[in-house]
Amino acid sequence: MKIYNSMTGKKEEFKPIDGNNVKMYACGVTVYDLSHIGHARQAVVYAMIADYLRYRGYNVKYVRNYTDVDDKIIKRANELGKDALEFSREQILETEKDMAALHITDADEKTKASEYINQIIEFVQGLIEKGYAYKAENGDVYYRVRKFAEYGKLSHRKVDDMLNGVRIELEEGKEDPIDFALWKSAKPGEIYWESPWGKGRPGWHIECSVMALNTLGETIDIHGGGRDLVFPHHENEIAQSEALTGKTFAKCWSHCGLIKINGEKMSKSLGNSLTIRDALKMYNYEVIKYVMLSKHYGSDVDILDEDYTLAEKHLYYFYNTISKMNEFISQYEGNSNGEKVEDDISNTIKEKFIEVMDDDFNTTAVLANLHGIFKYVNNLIKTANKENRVQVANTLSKILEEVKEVYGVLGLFEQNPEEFANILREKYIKKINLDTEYIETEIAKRAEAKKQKDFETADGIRAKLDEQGIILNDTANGTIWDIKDLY
RNA sequence: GGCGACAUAGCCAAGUGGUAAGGCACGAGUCUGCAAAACUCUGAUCCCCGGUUCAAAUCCGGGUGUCGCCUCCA
Repeated sequence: MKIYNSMTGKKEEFKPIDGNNVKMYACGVTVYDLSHIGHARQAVVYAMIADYLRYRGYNVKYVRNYTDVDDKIIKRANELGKDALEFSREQILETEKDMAALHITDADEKTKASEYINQIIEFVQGLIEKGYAYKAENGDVYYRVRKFAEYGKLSHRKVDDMLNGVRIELEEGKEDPIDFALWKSAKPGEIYWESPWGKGRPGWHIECSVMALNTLGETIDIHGGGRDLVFPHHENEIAQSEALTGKTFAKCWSHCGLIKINGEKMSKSLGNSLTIRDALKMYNYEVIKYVMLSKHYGSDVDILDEDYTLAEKHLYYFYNTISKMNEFISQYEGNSNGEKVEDDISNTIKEKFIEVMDDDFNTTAVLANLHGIFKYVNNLIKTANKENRVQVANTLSKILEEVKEVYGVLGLFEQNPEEFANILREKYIKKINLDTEYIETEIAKRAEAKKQKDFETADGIRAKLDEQGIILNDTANGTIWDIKDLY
């Protein structure tokens, strides 16, 4: 299995440090507001990676943190007249609700910075003892960046280059503008903990170093996060952790690309962030996940509205085909262990899945394979005859079993196919503003006209419905209708 | 100013040394009273120039363009 490592810029063969055990840490959310779909993508990606590693037989421990102490949280809580920790706890619950609604596999451990204050203090003290940190007069504690010779190795920058940027200014008490805060002294009205340096709270970067160390140990296999965290957050984590332990902090640095919406970078200031909650009002959770998995996790993506509607169409087709399979299987009592048609594809589904997933989790290619599978299925159903239909039913049964096993790893096809189709139909019927009674009345009229061989009238009704967004399908069992936009 | 990434058919998008997955849109066909659904068929010398190689979209150099980070950010 190969995984892309941001540190080296290459795909590398993955081999856990400790036999079969994989230690994975992914930076979670700073909870000062509802989570948006960028957070969702990152959560989907690392859950997918953990799930896939487990599918491949690894024993995975996946840790994800919540930053629940932070400037923005304090600010927002103060505005609301709430206690900072009470506020962040509420926000965590909201985020958990949203992630659960997306059916994202939970991390094995979800840590909160506020519950690691003692360990943070110890860690910072350790850095001070080793000369990697110092206390400023105002009670802040800073990391002495130039002392850590490898600083910049993840983001591939040199300390002096960074200072060329005009924005870093020498703050009071810092020895060097590049130094960053490990501990921030409390200002009046701010939440604080007692420490050897006075009342204060942890800086952001130190939290992750400490939580990773305390939950997973000195060296972890995979450290993930959004691409925007490469610098300074992850760079600083490395500096802190490796300075203290003298060990490699993470063997593989994995970064998830960022999301733009309809061409615009999502940002609070532009007011265009799409919360998970709002996205779920518009789209079924599986549609959202499908969109995210249809692009490679490492790429920045610009998600357009069409991407969601296209995902709806694809899933509608897949689920409808699954319905057809179920129907055929039950009609001819298919058994996945029974005799199958010759050279069927059921044996290669898993193989192909693993082949592309092993190559840096290529979910894009995996989803593309679905089209080939379902086309094959539709062909089988179409060409089934009296002689082979039992074998076809067995084959379909086997294919369905394989598809569910393998794509279930990505969290797909867990819904009831008819229910899923109904959800979409109801959504779209509202969109085109028609009711089913009207449609059925028109179909009845058309059936009558057809009976009289009055094809002109019948076709007229069909054309009108088509214009309104309804397509008709004359089957042996009568006319059924569907929504044009779903195809 | 510094660092980095990306550039594949009308559009979206995999592939990172051996003559280009998949999807959307378009067109043709099978089926059908005609349609629809389903299925079948149809499209690219991979931004430009130069180099390495038996062989490059894929590696190296240069150019052009787009974007990200350097400030809180998944």
